[in-house]
Amino acid sequence: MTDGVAERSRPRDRILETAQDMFHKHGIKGVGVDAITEAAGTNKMTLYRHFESKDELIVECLRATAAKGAAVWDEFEAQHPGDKLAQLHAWVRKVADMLVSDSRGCDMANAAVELTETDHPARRVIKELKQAQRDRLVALCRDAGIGQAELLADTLSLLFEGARVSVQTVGSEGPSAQFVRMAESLIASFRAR
Amino acid sequence: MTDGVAERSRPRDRILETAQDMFHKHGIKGVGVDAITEAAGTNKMTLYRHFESKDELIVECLRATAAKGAAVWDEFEAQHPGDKLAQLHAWVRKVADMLVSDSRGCDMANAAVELTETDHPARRVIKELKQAQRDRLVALCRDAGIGQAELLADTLSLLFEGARVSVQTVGSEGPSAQFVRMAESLIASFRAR
DNA sequence: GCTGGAAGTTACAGACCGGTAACACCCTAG
DNA sequence: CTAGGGTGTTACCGGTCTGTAACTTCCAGC
Repeated sequence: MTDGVAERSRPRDRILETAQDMFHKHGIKGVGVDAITEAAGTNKMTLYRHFESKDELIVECLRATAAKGAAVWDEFEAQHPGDKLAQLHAWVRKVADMLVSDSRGCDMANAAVELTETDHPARRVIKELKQAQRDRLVALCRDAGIGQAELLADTLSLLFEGARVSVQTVGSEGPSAQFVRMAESLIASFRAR
Repeated sequence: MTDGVAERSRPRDRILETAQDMFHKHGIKGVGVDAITEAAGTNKMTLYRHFESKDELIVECLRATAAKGAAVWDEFEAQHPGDKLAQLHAWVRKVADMLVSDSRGCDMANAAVELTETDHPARRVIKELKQAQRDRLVALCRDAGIGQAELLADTLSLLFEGARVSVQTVGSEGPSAQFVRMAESLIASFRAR
């Protein structure tokens, strides 16, 4: 039971937490609802009383994961109140940490890879959440006083996304090891314009 | 039978071709061997006479796909013999084309996302092929006379990888739409150093 | 103590999965 | 013409998947 997350809380919360963890580690199609409920210390019927299908559980997991990600942005604001440039650098450092501490990439991107049906309910949620993520980065760049904020944000987004994928294919010693250097010199060159 | 690739050739070749196509479109775990053989106009027994398991078929598909990718590099050399810088620009254009014409990303990266077991036979193949891809880009940058060839190649690699993922999450109108601009200005700035 | 709702249990349906056995066929090389 | 290898066909194995039915147990609020 390597995936046990069975502290005593309400079954729905345990299921959601456990499912996030297991989907992240083993992939969505690599985990069955039985395995989730067992690791969550409950059973299948209880899962289906709280979620109408596995697909809905997937969507709920993605929303929960995105909410955790959004909370990190609030930490940046708390750590560097008003200093948007410092927050941008904090973001770079945070990403670099993730690249070495987690080899399984972004849950939303991974879900997009696994759920190939164009009308899957998770697809629109993924798109929404990724656009919100991008918008937040654009706003941060703009508020940091950078001219071409959209272009910088898009470039950083692609580097970020690429690094998380690269970790999965060649490990954290590959191209992603240079992420900080790339991002910092990019930010510097945009600021110089 | 949307995936029919049933021109008359030897069963093994049809299976390999069909499997590549279906894995690409629907994901590895989203396609069963029955569906592959049916689309290839043959049957399961024949598949298992040529491939000892689905895992081996997956590995063989990845190798075949990588071989097709390598052939593209040879086209660059043929189109711009000796002119490595022109070949680098051709690579950028080729990537941009893929970003709009194909919304399913890189087969190797996708496979790495789907096959989470660390000892899966495909994992080492993916790593090998991705490293070879990166080495080729490094060599191209170096031969184009660029100083920090490794850093440029790694940066372009991450942008490329990120763009292919981004297409899957938010579509080709997202950050990946700026890929050419990003890559070209990167190359220009590295050349200026 | 009683009651009502949430949670657990067992069993099952129906589909699909990867993989195999046994046998019939066809087509080409000799 | 014949022998044999590659191929096709059918049926099957054991396992897993999502999802449901029917029933029991537990526990908090009154």
